[in-house]
Amino acid sequence: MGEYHHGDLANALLQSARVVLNEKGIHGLSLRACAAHAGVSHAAPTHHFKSLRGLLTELAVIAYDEFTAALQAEYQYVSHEPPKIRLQKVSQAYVDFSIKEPRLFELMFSSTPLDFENPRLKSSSAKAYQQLMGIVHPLFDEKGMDEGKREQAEILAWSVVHGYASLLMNERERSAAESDDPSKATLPDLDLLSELLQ
Amino acid sequence: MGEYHHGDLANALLQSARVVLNEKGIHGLSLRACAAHAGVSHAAPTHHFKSLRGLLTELAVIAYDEFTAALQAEYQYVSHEPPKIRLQKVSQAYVDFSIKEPRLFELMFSSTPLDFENPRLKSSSAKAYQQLMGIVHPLFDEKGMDEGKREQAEILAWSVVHGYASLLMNERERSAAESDDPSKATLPDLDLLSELLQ
DNA sequence: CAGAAATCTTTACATTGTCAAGATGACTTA
DNA sequence: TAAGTCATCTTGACAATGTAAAGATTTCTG
Repeated sequence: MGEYHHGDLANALLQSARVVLNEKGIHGLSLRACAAHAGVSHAAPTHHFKSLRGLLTELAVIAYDEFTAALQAEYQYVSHEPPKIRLQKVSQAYVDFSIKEPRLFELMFSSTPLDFENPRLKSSSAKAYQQLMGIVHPLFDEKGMDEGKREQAEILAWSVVHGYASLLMNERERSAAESDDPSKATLPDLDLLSELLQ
Repeated sequence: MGEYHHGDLANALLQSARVVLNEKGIHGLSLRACAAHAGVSHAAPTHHFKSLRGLLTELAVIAYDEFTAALQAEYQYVSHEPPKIRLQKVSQAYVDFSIKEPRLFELMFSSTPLDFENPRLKSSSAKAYQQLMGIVHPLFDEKGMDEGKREQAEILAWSVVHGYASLLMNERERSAAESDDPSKATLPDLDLLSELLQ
């Protein structure tokens, strides 16, 4: 049956991997399942990604890139809005991504064994991080905060959003498509936090 | 060699599981490794937990209980302090737990395949959640906030803490015990967030 | 005390990651 | 262009693992 030289098997396998990922979840994703879905022999993936971890790592690169792109799109879309609205809307885009692509979100942030030495993964995840910081950074202009505290505040800001998205995902996994409270899909107004702290 | 009737093999296996978990991580934890560590045959665990998922689920119950206990201890320790200090310190205990027991923390919040129908897991995780809400709830007394927004605010409050702990764990996994910035072990002052929002 | 139940072992099998060797197609170079 | 080299994919094999079934051993029960 040897259909040798597929053409671009690496990408085809990544596409298949994404399908399998969405169907069976991270723990149901196997090299052999990807190979079968792509219509190649079970050992074919090894030659393009060296291991299952290698495949997951490349998938994570895609995840980070799409994540970054989604937030960038929203950021530019709301560029004319006042700073706080901007933060709220980009934060919502963050949550939206975790809902629209829950498996990719897991892949990025859940403790999956990835090859963090992979230069592509390093680059893509670093870009995502830089972008997040770049988005909140302007919010602290004209507040006379020293650099150390400013960075801490920026991290805290994204901690809220990331924590909310993560906890929301946890809840969804537990209820397993039972009563899926759609009201939680919208991130609460972040101003509520300032009320908490007087 | 038949050492039949160990006495309390279920608990012994859970202890072994915990050791293996800390040594090899979640993805290195296998039924057979636990059995070997406990000195029983490789199929013994199946009779006490039905599957690997069953074992992980029981481990998660332990994790939630210890997590709840740790926060409860801190909460009582700082019961005389003003509300904001209380929140900050219990939040720090939250982060501390994620640092002291990273594998258990993963087990609870990372997307591990657990049996969420298990009544013990339901109970233990629900208790943890109730406790968290019970801790922040008093902070909103005398603020005349309607119940809906109040609950949203409470969720946001723990989102910060959980998000910070999660992102910190991610960072640690990536750097893999390289330069482990200990300054990040302390949760920044939450007041920084109110500065962010004017 | 005998039968039943619980506990653990042994055996067996399917799935999976991964390696090695071979087959096939494409590219290079003289 | 033709031979040789290399990349690509297949086939076959093996070890590790989860899990089920059947047997051995101990404890419990009536």
